[in-house]
Amino acid sequence: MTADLDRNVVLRGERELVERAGPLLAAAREEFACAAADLRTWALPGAREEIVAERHRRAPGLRARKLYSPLALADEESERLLVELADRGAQVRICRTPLPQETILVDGRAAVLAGPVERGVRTFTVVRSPDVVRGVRALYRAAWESAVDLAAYRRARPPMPDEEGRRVLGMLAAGLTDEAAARRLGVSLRTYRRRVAALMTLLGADSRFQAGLRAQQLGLVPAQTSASHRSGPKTS
Amino acid sequence: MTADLDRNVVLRGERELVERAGPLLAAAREEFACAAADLRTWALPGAREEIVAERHRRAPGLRARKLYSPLALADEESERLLVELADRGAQVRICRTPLPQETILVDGRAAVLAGPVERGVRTFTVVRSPDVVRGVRALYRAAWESAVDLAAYRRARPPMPDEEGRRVLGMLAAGLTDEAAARRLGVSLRTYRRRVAALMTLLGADSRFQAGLRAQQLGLVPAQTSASHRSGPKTS
DNA sequence: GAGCGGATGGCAGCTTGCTGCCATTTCACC
DNA sequence: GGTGAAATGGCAGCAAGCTGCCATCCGCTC
Repeated sequence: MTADLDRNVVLRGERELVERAGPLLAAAREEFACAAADLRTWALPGAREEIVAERHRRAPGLRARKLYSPLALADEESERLLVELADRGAQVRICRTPLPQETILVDGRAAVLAGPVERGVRTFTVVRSPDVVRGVRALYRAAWESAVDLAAYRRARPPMPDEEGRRVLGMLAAGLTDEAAARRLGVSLRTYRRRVAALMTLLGADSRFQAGLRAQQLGLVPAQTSASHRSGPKTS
Repeated sequence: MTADLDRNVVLRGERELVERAGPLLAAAREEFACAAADLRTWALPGAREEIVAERHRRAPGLRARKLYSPLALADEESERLLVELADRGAQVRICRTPLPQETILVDGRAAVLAGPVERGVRTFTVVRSPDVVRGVRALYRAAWESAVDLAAYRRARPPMPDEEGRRVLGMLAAGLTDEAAARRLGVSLRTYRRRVAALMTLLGADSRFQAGLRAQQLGLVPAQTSASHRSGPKTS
Protein backbone atom coordinates (compact mmCIF):
# COMPACT_ATOMS: atom_id res chain seq x y z
CA MET A 1 0.00 0.00 0.00
CA THR A 2 1.21 3.51 -0.82
CA ALA A 3 2.49 5.80 1.88
CA ASP A 4 -0.04 8.48 0.94
CA LEU A 5 -2.80 8.19 3.52
CA ASP A 6 -5.19 10.28 1.50
CA ARG A 7 -5.10 7.92 -1.45
CA ASN A 8 -7.79 5.27 -1.20
CA VAL A 9 -6.92 1.85 -2.56
CA VAL A 10 -9.52 0.00 -4.58
CA LEU A 11 -9.21 -3.77 -4.64
CA ARG A 12 -11.07 -5.95 -7.13
CA GLY A 13 -12.26 -9.28 -5.89
CA GLU A 14 -11.56 -11.40 -2.85
CA ARG A 15 -8.20 -12.55 -4.12
CA GLU A 16 -6.84 -9.04 -4.41
CA LEU A 17 -8.35 -8.23 -1.02
CA VAL A 18 -6.43 -11.11 0.55
CA GLU A 19 -3.16 -10.36 -1.24
CA ARG A 20 -3.01 -6.64 -0.70
CA ALA A 21 -5.05 -6.08 2.45
CA GLY A 22 -4.25 -9.40 4.10
CA PRO A 23 -1.16 -8.05 5.90
CA LEU A 24 -3.14 -5.05 7.13
CA LEU A 25 -5.84 -7.31 8.55
CA ALA A 26 -3.31 -9.63 10.12
CA ALA A 27 -1.42 -6.74 11.71
CA ALA A 28 -4.22 -5.40 13.90
CA ARG A 29 -2.94 -4.78 17.40
CA GLU A 30 -5.60 -2.75 19.20
CA GLU A 31 -8.76 -3.03 17.17
CA PHE A 32 -10.22 -5.42 14.69
CA ALA A 33 -13.87 -4.86 13.98
CA CYS A 34 -16.04 -5.93 11.11
CA ALA A 35 -19.62 -5.46 10.03
CA ALA A 36 -21.24 -7.85 7.58
CA ALA A 37 -24.71 -8.85 6.52
CA ASP A 38 -23.76 -12.53 6.63
CA LEU A 39 -20.78 -14.83 6.84
CA ARG A 40 -19.94 -14.62 3.17
CA THR A 41 -18.64 -11.07 3.34
CA TRP A 42 -15.05 -11.00 4.64
CA ALA A 43 -14.78 -14.75 4.18
CA LEU A 44 -11.19 -14.26 2.92
CA PRO A 45 -11.10 -17.60 1.07
CA GLY A 46 -7.91 -19.57 1.38
CA ALA A 47 -6.26 -17.20 3.79
CA ARG A 48 -8.62 -16.76 6.67
CA GLU A 49 -6.98 -19.17 9.09
CA GLU A 50 -3.57 -17.71 8.40
CA ILE A 51 -4.65 -14.12 8.89
CA VAL A 52 -6.49 -14.96 12.11
CA ALA A 53 -3.52 -16.96 13.43
CA GLU A 54 -1.11 -14.15 12.62
CA ARG A 55 -3.31 -11.65 14.35
CA HIS A 56 -3.47 -13.84 17.44
CA ARG A 57 0.28 -14.18 17.47
CA ARG A 58 0.84 -10.43 17.31
CA ALA A 59 -1.98 -9.38 19.60
CA PRO A 60 -2.92 -12.31 21.83
CA GLY A 61 -5.38 -10.36 23.94
CA LEU A 62 -7.21 -8.62 21.11
CA ARG A 63 -10.90 -9.40 21.01
CA ALA A 64 -12.35 -8.94 17.56
CA ARG A 65 -15.72 -7.23 17.23
CA LYS A 66 -18.11 -8.78 14.75
CA LEU A 67 -21.35 -7.13 13.85
CA TYR A 68 -23.86 -9.03 11.74
CA SER A 69 -27.41 -8.65 10.56
CA PRO A 70 -30.01 -11.28 11.47
CA LEU A 71 -29.37 -12.83 8.04
CA ALA A 72 -26.21 -14.29 9.53
CA LEU A 73 -28.44 -16.52 11.64
CA ALA A 74 -30.65 -17.55 8.75
CA ASP A 75 -29.36 -21.14 8.66
CA GLU A 76 -28.14 -23.46 11.36
CA GLU A 77 -24.64 -23.82 9.95
CA SER A 78 -24.05 -20.06 9.97
CA GLU A 79 -25.46 -19.85 13.44
CA ARG A 80 -23.15 -22.60 14.64
CA LEU A 81 -20.15 -20.76 13.18
CA LEU A 82 -21.18 -17.53 14.90
CA VAL A 83 -21.52 -19.29 18.22
CA GLU A 84 -18.08 -20.76 17.68
CA LEU A 85 -16.62 -17.36 16.95
CA ALA A 86 -18.09 -16.02 20.18
CA ASP A 87 -16.82 -19.06 22.10
CA ARG A 88 -13.34 -18.34 20.80
CA GLY A 89 -13.42 -14.90 22.35
CA ALA A 90 -14.81 -12.62 19.64
CA GLN A 91 -17.51 -10.15 20.61
CA VAL A 92 -20.42 -10.93 18.34
CA ARG A 93 -23.48 -8.68 18.08
CA ILE A 94 -26.58 -8.74 15.96
CA CYS A 95 -27.89 -5.48 14.56
CA ARG A 96 -31.65 -5.60 14.11
CA THR A 97 -31.77 -2.61 11.83
CA PRO A 98 -30.30 -3.14 8.36
CA LEU A 99 -26.54 -2.66 8.16
CA PRO A 100 -26.03 0.18 5.73
CA GLN A 101 -22.38 -0.58 5.01
CA GLU A 102 -20.19 -3.65 5.29
CA THR A 103 -16.92 -2.58 6.82
CA ILE A 104 -13.70 -3.69 8.47
CA LEU A 105 -11.88 -1.39 10.91
CA VAL A 106 -8.24 -1.87 11.88
CA ASP A 107 -6.66 -0.05 14.79
CA GLY A 108 -8.42 3.25 14.15
CA ARG A 109 -6.07 3.88 11.24
CA ALA A 110 -7.70 2.02 8.36
CA ALA A 111 -11.10 1.00 7.14
CA VAL A 112 -12.07 -1.38 4.36
CA LEU A 113 -15.44 -0.76 2.76
CA ALA A 114 -17.13 -3.44 0.73
CA GLY A 115 -18.78 -2.35 -2.50
CA PRO A 116 -21.56 -4.22 -4.24
CA VAL A 117 -21.03 -7.26 -6.46
CA GLU A 118 -20.89 -6.14 -10.09
CA ARG A 119 -20.48 -8.65 -12.93
CA GLY A 120 -19.56 -11.23 -10.36
CA VAL A 121 -16.75 -9.09 -8.93
CA ARG A 122 -16.84 -7.25 -5.68
CA THR A 123 -14.67 -4.23 -4.99
CA PHE A 124 -13.22 -3.27 -1.65
CA THR A 125 -11.86 0.16 -0.84
CA VAL A 126 -9.12 0.65 1.72
CA VAL A 127 -9.33 4.07 3.33
CA ARG A 128 -6.73 5.60 5.61
CA SER A 129 -7.48 9.34 5.67
CA PRO A 130 -7.76 10.05 9.41
CA ASP A 131 -11.01 11.98 9.21
CA VAL A 132 -12.67 9.47 6.95
CA VAL A 133 -11.57 6.59 9.16
CA ARG A 134 -12.80 8.50 12.17
CA GLY A 135 -16.14 9.07 10.48
CA VAL A 136 -16.55 5.44 9.51
CA ARG A 137 -15.61 4.37 13.02
CA ALA A 138 -18.22 6.73 14.47
CA LEU A 139 -20.85 5.19 12.25
CA TYR A 140 -19.70 1.69 13.15
CA ARG A 141 -19.86 2.55 16.83
CA ALA A 142 -23.41 3.82 16.48
CA ALA A 143 -24.44 0.53 14.91
CA TRP A 144 -22.50 -1.49 17.49
CA GLU A 145 -24.14 0.31 20.41
CA SER A 146 -27.59 -0.36 19.07
CA ALA A 147 -26.84 -4.03 18.41
CA VAL A 148 -27.59 -6.96 20.69
CA ASP A 149 -25.07 -9.46 21.97
CA LEU A 150 -25.36 -12.79 20.08
CA ALA A 151 -26.22 -14.78 23.19
CA ALA A 152 -28.86 -12.30 24.27
CA TYR A 153 -30.23 -12.19 20.74
CA ARG A 154 -30.57 -15.95 20.54
CA ARG A 155 -32.13 -16.10 23.99
CA ALA A 156 -34.60 -13.37 23.25
CA ARG A 157 -35.17 -14.17 19.63
CA PRO A 158 -38.05 -11.90 18.66
CA PRO A 159 -41.35 -13.72 18.80
CA MET A 160 -43.23 -13.51 15.57
CA PRO A 161 -47.01 -13.27 15.77
CA ASP A 162 -48.94 -14.98 13.00
CA GLU A 163 -51.38 -13.18 10.74
CA GLU A 164 -54.10 -13.26 13.38
CA GLY A 165 -51.72 -11.95 16.00
CA ARG A 166 -50.62 -9.12 13.80
CA ARG A 167 -54.22 -8.10 13.28
CA VAL A 168 -54.76 -8.09 17.01
CA LEU A 169 -51.66 -5.95 17.40
CA GLY A 170 -53.13 -3.47 14.97
CA MET A 171 -56.33 -3.25 16.97
CA LEU A 172 -54.48 -2.82 20.24
CA ALA A 173 -52.25 -0.17 18.72
CA ALA A 174 -55.33 1.71 17.61
CA GLY A 175 -56.48 1.94 21.22
CA LEU A 176 -59.86 0.25 20.66
CA THR A 177 -61.81 -1.52 23.37
CA ASP A 178 -61.91 -5.28 23.02
CA GLU A 179 -65.54 -5.14 22.00
CA ALA A 180 -64.90 -2.65 19.21
CA ALA A 181 -61.85 -4.54 18.04
CA ALA A 182 -63.68 -7.87 18.00
CA ARG A 183 -66.47 -6.36 15.93
CA ARG A 184 -63.89 -4.91 13.55
CA LEU A 185 -62.22 -8.27 13.07
CA GLY A 186 -65.53 -10.10 12.75
CA VAL A 187 -64.97 -12.43 15.69
CA SER A 188 -66.65 -12.77 19.05
CA LEU A 189 -65.39 -10.93 22.07
CA ARG A 190 -64.36 -14.24 23.63
CA THR A 191 -62.24 -15.17 20.64
CA TYR A 192 -60.64 -11.75 20.45
CA ARG A 193 -59.74 -11.93 24.09
CA ARG A 194 -58.29 -15.39 23.58
CA ARG A 195 -56.06 -13.97 20.92
CA VAL A 196 -55.02 -11.06 23.09
CA ALA A 197 -54.14 -13.52 25.83
CA ALA A 198 -52.09 -15.60 23.39
CA LEU A 199 -50.25 -12.48 22.25
CA MET A 200 -49.52 -11.48 25.83
CA THR A 201 -48.05 -14.90 26.44
CA LEU A 202 -45.99 -14.64 23.26
CA LEU A 203 -44.64 -11.27 24.35
CA GLY A 204 -44.08 -12.42 27.90
CA ALA A 205 -46.05 -9.51 29.27
CA ASP A 206 -48.03 -9.25 32.48
CA SER A 207 -49.98 -6.15 31.52
CA ARG A 208 -51.12 -4.40 28.42
CA PHE A 209 -48.73 -1.54 29.05
CA GLN A 210 -45.86 -3.99 29.20
CA ALA A 211 -47.08 -5.68 26.06
CA GLY A 212 -47.06 -2.32 24.31
CA LEU A 213 -43.48 -1.69 25.41
CA ARG A 214 -42.40 -5.07 24.11
CA ALA A 215 -44.25 -4.83 20.85
CA GLN A 216 -42.67 -1.48 20.08
CA GLN A 217 -39.26 -2.58 21.22
CA LEU A 218 -39.40 -5.60 18.93
CA GLY A 219 -40.58 -3.55 16.00
CA LEU A 220 -43.77 -5.57 15.68
CA VAL A 221 -45.93 -2.58 15.01
CA PRO A 222 -45.69 -0.66 11.73
CA ALA A 223 -44.26 2.82 12.23
CA GLN A 224 -47.43 4.64 11.13
CA THR A 225 -49.64 2.81 13.56
CA SER A 226 -47.46 3.43 16.55
CA ALA A 227 -47.16 7.07 15.63
CA SER A 228 -50.89 7.55 15.46
CA HIS A 229 -51.92 9.08 18.73
CA ARG A 230 -54.28 11.87 19.56
CA SER A 231 -53.38 15.35 18.59
CA GLY A 232 -50.98 15.83 21.42
CA PRO A 233 -50.81 16.45 25.10
CA LYS A 234 -53.15 19.11 26.41
CA THR A 235 -51.39 22.01 28.00
CA SER A 236 -52.04 21.64 31.68
CA MET B 1 -9.32 19.43 -6.96
CA THR B 2 -7.16 16.69 -8.43
CA ALA B 3 -8.48 14.39 -11.10
CA ASP B 4 -7.59 11.33 -9.04
CA LEU B 5 -10.85 10.21 -7.46
CA ASP B 6 -9.11 7.95 -4.98
CA ARG B 7 -7.16 10.80 -3.45
CA ASN B 8 -9.03 12.39 -0.55
CA VAL B 9 -8.59 16.10 -0.09
CA VAL B 10 -8.15 17.46 3.41
CA LEU B 11 -9.17 21.08 3.96
CA ARG B 12 -8.16 23.04 7.03
CA GLY B 13 -10.72 25.46 8.35
CA GLU B 14 -13.85 27.01 7.00
CA ARG B 15 -12.04 29.38 4.69
CA GLU B 16 -10.28 26.62 2.83
CA LEU B 17 -13.55 24.70 2.76
CA VAL B 18 -15.25 27.61 1.04
CA GLU B 19 -12.44 28.28 -1.39
CA ARG B 20 -11.70 24.78 -2.52
CA ALA B 21 -15.00 22.95 -1.99
CA GLY B 22 -17.30 25.91 -2.62
CA PRO B 23 -17.51 25.27 -6.38
CA LEU B 24 -18.31 21.59 -5.70
CA LEU B 25 -21.11 22.53 -3.33
CA ALA B 26 -22.50 25.13 -5.71
CA ALA B 27 -22.43 22.69 -8.61
CA ALA B 28 -24.82 20.12 -7.22
CA ARG B 29 -27.39 19.20 -9.82
CA GLU B 30 -29.19 16.12 -8.53
CA GLU B 31 -28.44 15.82 -4.87
CA PHE B 32 -27.40 18.11 -2.10
CA ALA B 33 -27.69 16.61 1.34
CA CYS B 34 -26.11 17.52 4.62
CA ALA B 35 -26.06 16.23 8.15
CA ALA B 36 -25.10 18.46 11.05
CA ALA B 37 -25.52 18.55 14.78
CA ASP B 38 -26.47 22.23 14.67
CA LEU B 39 -26.47 25.25 12.39
CA ARG B 40 -22.84 26.10 12.99
CA THR B 41 -21.48 23.20 10.98
CA TRP B 42 -21.55 23.96 7.26
CA ALA B 43 -22.24 27.62 7.97
CA LEU B 44 -19.84 28.55 5.12
CA PRO B 45 -19.17 32.08 6.44
CA GLY B 46 -19.10 34.80 3.86
CA ALA B 47 -20.04 32.59 0.97
CA ARG B 48 -23.20 30.84 1.90
CA GLU B 49 -25.61 33.06 0.02
CA GLU B 50 -23.52 32.93 -3.12
CA ILE B 51 -23.16 29.15 -3.07
CA VAL B 52 -26.88 28.67 -2.45
CA ALA B 53 -27.80 31.14 -5.20
CA GLU B 54 -25.46 29.48 -7.69
CA ARG B 55 -26.91 26.12 -6.88
CA HIS B 56 -30.42 27.42 -7.42
CA ARG B 57 -29.41 28.89 -10.74
CA ARG B 58 -27.93 25.62 -11.98
CA ALA B 59 -30.53 23.28 -10.52
CA PRO B 60 -33.73 25.23 -9.92
CA GLY B 61 -35.77 22.19 -8.90
CA LEU B 62 -33.24 20.64 -6.57
CA ARG B 63 -34.51 20.23 -3.04
CA ALA B 64 -31.72 20.10 -0.51
CA ARG B 65 -31.91 17.54 2.30
CA LYS B 66 -30.88 18.77 5.70
CA LEU B 67 -30.55 16.41 8.62
CA TYR B 68 -30.01 17.86 12.08
CA SER B 69 -29.90 16.64 15.64
CA PRO B 70 -32.34 18.07 18.21
CA LEU B 71 -29.55 20.46 19.23
CA ALA B 72 -30.39 22.45 16.13
CA LEU B 73 -33.66 23.36 17.83
CA ALA B 74 -32.06 24.27 21.14
CA ASP B 75 -32.71 28.00 20.79
CA GLU B 76 -35.50 29.93 19.14
CA GLU B 77 -33.28 31.66 16.62
CA SER B 78 -31.95 28.38 15.29
CA GLU B 79 -35.44 26.98 15.20
CA ARG B 80 -36.66 29.97 13.27
CA LEU B 81 -33.87 29.55 10.72
CA LEU B 82 -34.70 25.87 10.30
CA VAL B 83 -38.33 26.65 9.72
CA GLU B 84 -37.29 29.22 7.15
CA LEU B 85 -35.09 26.68 5.37
CA ALA B 86 -38.03 24.31 5.18
CA ASP B 87 -40.32 27.08 3.97
CA ARG B 88 -37.87 27.79 1.16
CA GLY B 89 -38.22 24.24 -0.06
CA ALA B 90 -35.49 22.29 1.71
CA GLN B 91 -36.42 18.95 3.25
CA VAL B 92 -35.49 19.25 6.89
CA ARG B 93 -35.48 16.28 9.27
CA ILE B 94 -34.54 15.82 12.88
CA CYS B 95 -32.67 12.71 13.89
CA ARG B 96 -33.43 11.74 17.47
CA THR B 97 -30.46 9.43 17.81
CA PRO B 98 -27.08 11.14 17.91
CA LEU B 99 -25.60 11.90 14.50
CA PRO B 100 -22.38 9.92 14.33
CA GLN B 101 -20.88 11.92 11.49
CA GLU B 102 -21.43 15.41 10.07
CA THR B 103 -21.47 15.09 6.31
CA ILE B 104 -22.30 16.77 3.01
CA LEU B 105 -23.25 14.68 -0.03
CA VAL B 106 -23.14 16.03 -3.57
CA ASP B 107 -24.70 14.19 -6.49
CA GLY B 108 -23.66 10.75 -5.37
CA ARG B 109 -20.13 11.51 -6.50
CA ALA B 110 -18.61 13.34 -3.56
CA ALA B 111 -18.86 13.50 0.18
CA VAL B 112 -17.40 16.01 2.60
CA LEU B 113 -16.77 14.74 6.12
CA ALA B 114 -16.31 17.16 8.98
CA GLY B 115 -13.57 16.32 11.45
CA PRO B 116 -13.41 17.55 15.01
CA VAL B 117 -12.19 21.00 16.01
CA GLU B 118 -8.54 20.80 17.01
CA ARG B 119 -6.63 23.84 18.26
CA GLY B 120 -9.45 25.99 17.00
CA VAL B 121 -9.22 24.58 13.48
CA ARG B 122 -11.63 22.14 11.95
CA THR B 123 -10.66 19.87 9.10
CA PHE B 124 -12.94 18.70 6.32
CA THR B 125 -12.18 15.77 4.06
CA VAL B 126 -13.49 15.62 0.52
CA VAL B 127 -13.95 12.04 -0.63
CA ARG B 128 -14.71 10.92 -4.17
CA SER B 129 -13.85 7.22 -4.29
CA PRO B 130 -17.06 5.67 -5.59
CA ASP B 131 -17.30 2.91 -2.99
CA VAL B 132 -16.56 5.23 -0.12
CA VAL B 133 -19.10 7.75 -1.34
CA ARG B 134 -21.58 4.96 -1.77
CA GLY B 135 -20.91 3.77 1.76
CA VAL B 136 -21.28 7.22 3.26
CA ARG B 137 -24.48 7.74 1.30
CA ALA B 138 -25.85 4.44 2.61
CA LEU B 139 -25.13 5.52 6.15
CA TYR B 140 -26.68 8.92 5.51
CA ARG B 141 -29.77 7.30 4.07
CA ALA B 142 -30.15 5.08 7.12
CA ALA B 143 -30.07 8.12 9.37
CA TRP B 144 -32.43 10.04 7.09
CA GLU B 145 -34.98 7.23 7.06
CA SER B 146 -35.04 7.08 10.83
CA ALA B 147 -35.36 10.84 11.18
CA VAL B 148 -38.56 12.82 11.61
CA ASP B 149 -39.71 15.65 9.40
CA LEU B 150 -39.15 19.03 11.08
CA ALA B 151 -42.82 19.93 11.11
CA ALA B 152 -43.80 16.57 12.56
CA TYR B 153 -41.01 16.80 15.11
CA ARG B 154 -42.13 20.20 16.28
CA ARG B 155 -45.75 19.11 16.42
CA ALA B 156 -44.97 15.94 18.29
CA ARG B 157 -42.18 17.25 20.45
CA PRO B 158 -41.61 14.41 22.92
CA PRO B 159 -43.50 14.90 26.13
CA MET B 160 -41.34 14.72 29.22
CA PRO B 161 -42.89 13.23 32.35
CA ASP B 162 -41.82 14.75 35.67
CA GLU B 163 -40.21 12.73 38.43
CA GLU B 164 -43.55 11.39 39.60
CA GLY B 165 -44.49 10.40 36.08
CA ARG B 166 -41.23 8.61 35.56
CA ARG B 167 -41.82 6.61 38.71
CA VAL B 168 -45.25 5.65 37.47
CA LEU B 169 -43.68 4.60 34.17
CA GLY B 170 -41.33 2.33 36.04
CA MET B 171 -44.21 0.66 37.85
CA LEU B 172 -46.20 0.22 34.65
CA ALA B 173 -43.16 -1.20 32.87
CA ALA B 174 -42.77 -3.72 35.67
CA GLY B 175 -46.26 -5.04 34.95
CA LEU B 176 -47.63 -4.49 38.46
CA THR B 177 -51.29 -4.05 39.27
CA ASP B 178 -52.26 -0.53 40.27
CA GLU B 179 -52.71 -1.65 43.86
CA ALA B 180 -49.24 -3.17 44.08
CA ALA B 181 -47.68 -0.17 42.36
CA ALA B 182 -49.43 2.32 44.66
CA ARG B 183 -48.25 0.43 47.71
CA ARG B 184 -44.71 0.44 46.30
CA LEU B 185 -44.75 4.17 45.75
CA GLY B 186 -46.35 4.81 49.11
CA VAL B 187 -49.44 6.56 47.77
CA SER B 188 -53.09 5.63 47.74
CA LEU B 189 -54.62 3.74 44.88
CA ARG B 190 -56.65 6.81 43.94
CA THR B 191 -53.58 8.98 43.70
CA TYR B 192 -51.68 6.38 41.70
CA ARG B 193 -54.53 6.11 39.27
CA ARG B 194 -54.68 9.86 38.97
CA ARG B 195 -51.05 9.86 37.97
CA VAL B 196 -51.55 7.04 35.50
CA ALA B 197 -54.39 9.02 33.95
CA ALA B 198 -52.18 12.11 33.73
CA LEU B 199 -49.47 10.10 32.05
CA MET B 200 -51.94 8.64 29.56
CA THR B 201 -53.03 12.17 28.68
CA LEU B 202 -49.42 13.26 28.32
CA LEU B 203 -48.73 10.37 25.97
CA GLY B 204 -51.96 10.89 24.09
CA ALA B 205 -52.95 7.29 24.57
CA ASP B 206 -56.41 5.75 24.76
CA SER B 207 -55.31 2.44 26.24
CA ARG B 208 -52.50 1.10 28.28
CA PHE B 209 -51.19 -0.88 25.34
CA GLN B 210 -51.04 2.29 23.31
CA ALA B 211 -49.34 4.08 26.16
CA GLY B 212 -46.72 1.33 26.24
CA LEU B 213 -46.08 1.72 22.54
CA ARG B 214 -45.64 5.44 22.90
CA ALA B 215 -43.46 5.27 25.95
CA GLN B 216 -41.09 2.86 24.24
CA GLN B 217 -41.15 4.77 21.00
CA LEU B 218 -40.21 7.97 22.80
CA GLY B 219 -37.46 6.28 24.73
CA LEU B 220 -39.05 7.17 28.06
CA VAL B 221 -38.33 3.83 29.64
CA PRO B 222 -34.77 2.79 30.57
CA ALA B 223 -33.53 -0.05 28.38
CA GLN B 224 -33.19 -2.54 31.26
CA THR B 225 -36.73 -2.06 32.42
CA SER B 226 -38.30 -2.52 29.05
CA ALA B 227 -36.16 -5.56 28.38
CA SER B 228 -37.24 -7.25 31.58
CA HIS B 229 -39.95 -9.66 30.67
CA ARG B 230 -40.67 -13.17 31.75
CA SER B 231 -38.40 -15.93 30.68
CA GLY B 232 -39.92 -16.23 27.27
CA PRO B 233 -42.87 -17.51 25.36
CA LYS B 234 -44.00 -20.99 26.27
CA THR B 235 -43.77 -23.44 23.46
CA SER B 236 -47.32 -24.16 22.47
C1' DG C 1 -70.73 -40.97 7.28
C1' DA C 2 -68.26 -41.23 11.86
C1' DG C 3 -64.87 -39.72 15.00
C1' DC C 4 -61.57 -36.58 16.78
C1' DG C 5 -59.14 -32.40 17.87
C1' DG C 6 -59.12 -27.64 17.63
C1' DA C 7 -61.48 -23.27 17.23
C1' DT C 8 -65.45 -20.48 18.16
C1' DG C 9 -69.13 -18.18 20.73
C1' DG C 10 -72.17 -17.26 24.72
C1' DC C 11 -72.42 -16.82 29.53
C1' DA C 12 -71.10 -16.14 34.24
C1' DG C 13 -68.18 -14.74 37.81
C1' DC C 14 -64.34 -12.30 39.14
C1' DT C 15 -60.53 -8.89 39.03
C1' DT C 16 -58.68 -4.74 37.47
C1' DG C 17 -59.03 -0.20 35.70
C1' DC C 18 -61.44 4.47 35.54
C1' DT C 19 -63.48 8.47 37.41
C1' DG C 20 -66.71 11.45 40.07
C1' DC C 21 -67.56 13.12 44.59
C1' DC C 22 -66.44 14.88 48.96
C1' DA C 23 -63.77 15.49 53.13
C1' DT C 24 -59.23 16.27 54.63
C1' DT C 25 -54.51 17.51 54.29
C1' DT C 26 -50.72 20.00 52.46
C1' DC C 27 -48.32 23.86 50.75
C1' DA C 28 -47.36 28.55 49.56
C1' DC C 29 -48.24 33.19 50.35
C1' DC C 30 -49.58 37.26 52.96
C1' DG D 1 -52.18 32.61 62.13
C1' DG D 2 -55.42 32.87 58.14
C1' DT D 3 -56.55 31.97 53.36
C1' DG D 4 -56.87 29.78 49.03
C1' DA D 5 -55.43 26.49 45.72
C1' DA D 6 -53.80 22.11 44.84
C1' DA D 7 -53.07 17.43 46.13
C1' DT D 8 -54.46 13.38 48.63
C1' DG D 9 -57.30 9.54 50.16
C1' DG D 10 -61.60 6.85 50.77
C1' DC D 11 -65.69 5.30 48.71
C1' DA D 12 -69.01 4.08 45.25
C1' DG D 13 -70.47 2.95 40.76
C1' DC D 14 -69.37 1.57 36.42
C1' DA D 15 -66.67 -0.13 32.42
C1' DA D 16 -63.22 -3.01 30.73
C1' DG D 17 -60.39 -6.97 30.98
C1' DC D 18 -59.69 -12.03 32.15
C1' DT D 19 -60.79 -16.78 32.21
C1' DG D 20 -63.36 -21.11 33.09
C1' DC D 21 -67.07 -23.81 31.38
C1' DC D 22 -69.84 -25.95 28.00
C1' DA D 23 -72.22 -26.48 23.64
C1' DT D 24 -71.50 -26.17 18.88
C1' DC D 25 -69.09 -25.87 14.65
C1' DC D 26 -65.32 -26.80 11.44
C1' DG D 27 -61.74 -29.27 9.13
C1' DC D 28 -59.33 -33.37 8.57
C1' DT D 29 -58.70 -38.33 8.42
C1' DC D 30 -60.29 -42.97 7.91
